[in-house]
Amino acid sequence: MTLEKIPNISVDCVVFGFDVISKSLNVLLINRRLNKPNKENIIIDDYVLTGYHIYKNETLDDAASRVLNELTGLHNLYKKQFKVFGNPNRLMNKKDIIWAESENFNLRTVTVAYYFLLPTHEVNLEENPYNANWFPINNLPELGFDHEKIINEAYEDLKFKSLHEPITFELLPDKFTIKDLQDLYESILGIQIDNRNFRRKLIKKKYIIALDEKQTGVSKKPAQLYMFSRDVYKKVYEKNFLINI
Amino acid sequence: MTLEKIPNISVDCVVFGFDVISKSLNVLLINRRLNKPNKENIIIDDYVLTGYHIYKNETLDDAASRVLNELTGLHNLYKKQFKVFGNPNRLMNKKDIIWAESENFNLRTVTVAYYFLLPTHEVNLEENPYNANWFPINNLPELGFDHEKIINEAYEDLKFKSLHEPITFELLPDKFTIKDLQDLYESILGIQIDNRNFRRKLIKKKYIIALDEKQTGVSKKPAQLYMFSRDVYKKVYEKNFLINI
DNA sequence: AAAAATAAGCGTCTTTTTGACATTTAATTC
DNA sequence: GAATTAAATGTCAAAAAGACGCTTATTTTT
Repeated sequence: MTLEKIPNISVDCVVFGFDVISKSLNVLLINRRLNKPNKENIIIDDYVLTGYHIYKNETLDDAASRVLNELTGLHNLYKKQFKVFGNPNRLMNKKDIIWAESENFNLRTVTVAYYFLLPTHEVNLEENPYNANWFPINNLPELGFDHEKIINEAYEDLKFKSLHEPITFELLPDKFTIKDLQDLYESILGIQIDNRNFRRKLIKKKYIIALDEKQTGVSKKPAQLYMFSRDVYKKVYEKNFLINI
Repeated sequence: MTLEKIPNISVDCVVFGFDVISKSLNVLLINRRLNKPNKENIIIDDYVLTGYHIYKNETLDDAASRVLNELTGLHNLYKKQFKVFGNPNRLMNKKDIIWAESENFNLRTVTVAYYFLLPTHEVNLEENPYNANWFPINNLPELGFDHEKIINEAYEDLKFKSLHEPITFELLPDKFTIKDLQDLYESILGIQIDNRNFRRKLIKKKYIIALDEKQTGVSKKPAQLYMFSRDVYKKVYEKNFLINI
């Protein structure tokens, strides 16, 4: 495979992680830092998504997966190509221009934005090559390029999708409790949900399957663990056309 | 504005139109034809979406709107940027290679695909510069490039969205009957819907507003006309978080 | 002018789902 | 073994969905 870059097309990856312990929906970001040559003054110190140019013989999906793998070491996560950002002036603020010069890239780069979903604990940040860190979606640091916009649009898409598609399970471990799922919805949507109605509704779903297993290591009544079955989900929904507008 | 093209980035437009009379969901396509030089043999004769390269100082959305306007003469239609197609081999079949040579464009072009929604009768095909024509989504002609794939993905997106977002109204005239709306859902989803339950459900919606007007020119009992209010819809749904998975 | 034809539109009954709440149960910790 | 607390189950009323039958208003035909 040729490793020649296409100069004006990139991918950017919004990595969403849900932390079951702190009940926080997070985004994985890396630090962008630039010192003035020969001086100690830091002229850029903010955070950005990971991204990279695509190679000449590479699909967009492969480019996104490659970037994600370099960041997290992981493969086969839920991946959604949700929007392209290509305004001529999307990288025209001062810091971005300086950065583009130092990194030698095209200011009119069109970036294909993806988001990935996973439980935060699946990423080992200890030996992370990019010094990546999780930030709560509601408390993001200063962001470079147009990445705040990209993250916000990804979040809006995630919010909406969480109401209609079974993507929440991608943010949870394989075995989860109904409470975990409720916490997750509350985090994503920023609302409070009645636990009794939520349980009743979700437990009834055929694709949410009770395991022969309970939580361990908790200091209260341990909760029942469940799994999500994508196969059952597909069977249930292939004939479901409930118009819900 | 500079009219210099970016050689490897384009937009393609899937134009969906609903024909209330024939109850058919259609796609607007143009003919792609190439004759062998100095001979009468037609070597390419198929159909494609309209699309074009983006200009250096143009946003992607503007490029899509420009292409659509050139095709239909229309502005301000519902527009959705739904996916990017950028596989290295997406234009690698024989006809596409021949075409790319004759038109002098880059085979590794990444195209940002949009779909537009409108009632078919809003487009005047009589004096159309591209000789565009409507084709039923379920009976498409032979398509060039990867446009069959693009159309199918647009259709899948439209299908899903029609269940959860009020986009169907974009495909109908401002004044429509409940039956029109039902016909449209049946066409999009390929299902039969009970008219009594459908009516009851839809008429109850606050954002579907009965007008002081009935159909004219019909040879049976004329139906009540309704309009859709986007403003009312927003008010109803800004606090609605019904999890529907 | 009356009858036939037909699409629009209303009604009923049952089942399922939702929304708002109260209480019981099973585990750990003191 | 009592206290604590999160998990889990239960109740009741209102709303929505699903499966049907029937009436009504208009045009067309006779």
